[in-house]
Amino acid sequence: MRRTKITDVLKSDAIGSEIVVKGWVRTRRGNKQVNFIALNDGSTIHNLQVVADVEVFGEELLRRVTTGASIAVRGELAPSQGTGQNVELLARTLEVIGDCDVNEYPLQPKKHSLEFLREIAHLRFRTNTFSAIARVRHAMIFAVHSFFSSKGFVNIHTPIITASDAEGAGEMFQVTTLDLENIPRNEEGKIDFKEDFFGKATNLTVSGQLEGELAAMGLADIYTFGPTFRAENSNTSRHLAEFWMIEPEMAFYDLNDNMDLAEEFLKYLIQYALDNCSDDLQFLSSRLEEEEKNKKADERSMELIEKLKFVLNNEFIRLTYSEAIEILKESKPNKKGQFKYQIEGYGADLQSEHERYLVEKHFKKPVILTDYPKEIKAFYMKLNDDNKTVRAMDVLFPQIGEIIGGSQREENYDKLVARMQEMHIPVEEMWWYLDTRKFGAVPHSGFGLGFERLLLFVTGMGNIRDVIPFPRTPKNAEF
RNA sequence: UCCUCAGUAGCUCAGUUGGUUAGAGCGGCGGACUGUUAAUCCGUAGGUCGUAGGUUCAAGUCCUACCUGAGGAGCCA
Repeated sequence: MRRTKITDVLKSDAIGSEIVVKGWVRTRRGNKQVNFIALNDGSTIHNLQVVADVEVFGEELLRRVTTGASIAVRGELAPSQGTGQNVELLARTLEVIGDCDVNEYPLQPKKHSLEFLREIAHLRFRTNTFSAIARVRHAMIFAVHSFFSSKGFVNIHTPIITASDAEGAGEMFQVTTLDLENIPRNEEGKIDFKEDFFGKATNLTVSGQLEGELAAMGLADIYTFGPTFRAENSNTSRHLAEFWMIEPEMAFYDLNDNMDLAEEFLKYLIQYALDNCSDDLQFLSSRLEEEEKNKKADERSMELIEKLKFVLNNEFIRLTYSEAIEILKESKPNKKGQFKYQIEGYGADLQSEHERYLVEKHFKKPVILTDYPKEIKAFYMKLNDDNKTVRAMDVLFPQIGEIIGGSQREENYDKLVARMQEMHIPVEEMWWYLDTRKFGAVPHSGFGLGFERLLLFVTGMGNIRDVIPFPRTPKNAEF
């Protein structure tokens, strides 16, 4: 008999029918007559209550039904006599598939700290919190493709190994097959990358954008969704060395079109989560409330589902960098000297505290900041007519900060080359990128969404290491 | 990388101005209980106090270095 998934069992009204379920034991309790086994198979946050008659199965077998053990149960679906669930499974046969020694098994039927679970990331899929996050993560992956596909965007796999380090998006991981114990040198005594696998120095990608732009200059609307690597020594709850990024790139889009798409995209994803992950979101919401119950009322975050709906139902605030500077300059914390970095006027780089003030205190909703000074942004962003600012946009979310960074791209060949020279980008190496500005150049725009940052927001989790199964951070590549 | 805080039982923590034999809750194990819901009740085992030095008659407690983790900053998505 084929196993039925617990999510289907719990939705089933086939009372009296015989089914087989398989899964992992969460807890077992009971007395001399009857045992109750909470069984979970990962298909839902909810457990199935299996009722086992002690006389039928014997204490010896039931003793092996420990927390963490895997079992198969054939039985009859019945209305529950208890109050915690509608249906339960009256066991006819029970088989222990894999025993689990409770003295060694680290997961106990109790609350564990997220820090502890991170140390046993290979087992944390078996917890409510991480199975819920994994299911939401899957739903969001699916929704990303669904959104773009429905709009006629073409998904492009950009290379993971690249030879260009001109992106300037951060420190890169080197990729090499050279013998590190015996590195070949050229006449000048420098490392001879001609001997390396690709015949030149290569790295893991920090962004698929440049290749994405090439694809957009023929397919018009494309998106990438792939792993991204940054070798920055960042130790924060918002950074990973290996993360997943979504980068759409659209021909004939200006910055306003770009902002419209970004806002529509984020709202689509949030709506998809609400529509398809309600059980898991409900669980994550309660978990968050439990975690924050000792905090003062004004330090607690908004209830998770309420927060998601709030973002859906409100327009994102759009304002320019210069407007933001004016607001910040006149703000109370700035006048009272409460900012660590005082805002004097145009030119200042916005610190986290300033972004947080705008999003969390002043507007109390997502904010899209545009038109930053060119000095603090990347070379490829389109220069405004003022010659001072570029058509950049950062989408700022409460708690997370920058969730999206994007821009309209500079499509004018001469202006782009001038910017590259100013910023010491090797122009010759980038001939292929510049070619798109020589042959039928069009205005175009795009952005990058940090997938794990999106998940932080949707799940309400506080640490990015908890929304990816196996986080890669400085000094940590376990599992 | 910088700043701050933390590391004591399987887990979460308490441990006073340095002073005898380091405690609790949960979890485990044994027992009780005719349907439980993180069951409940009774009993029980379990510790090189992160590591290495140092100060002292005496260090879980004070000092130094290192390791690990968390929060914040920078970098960014």
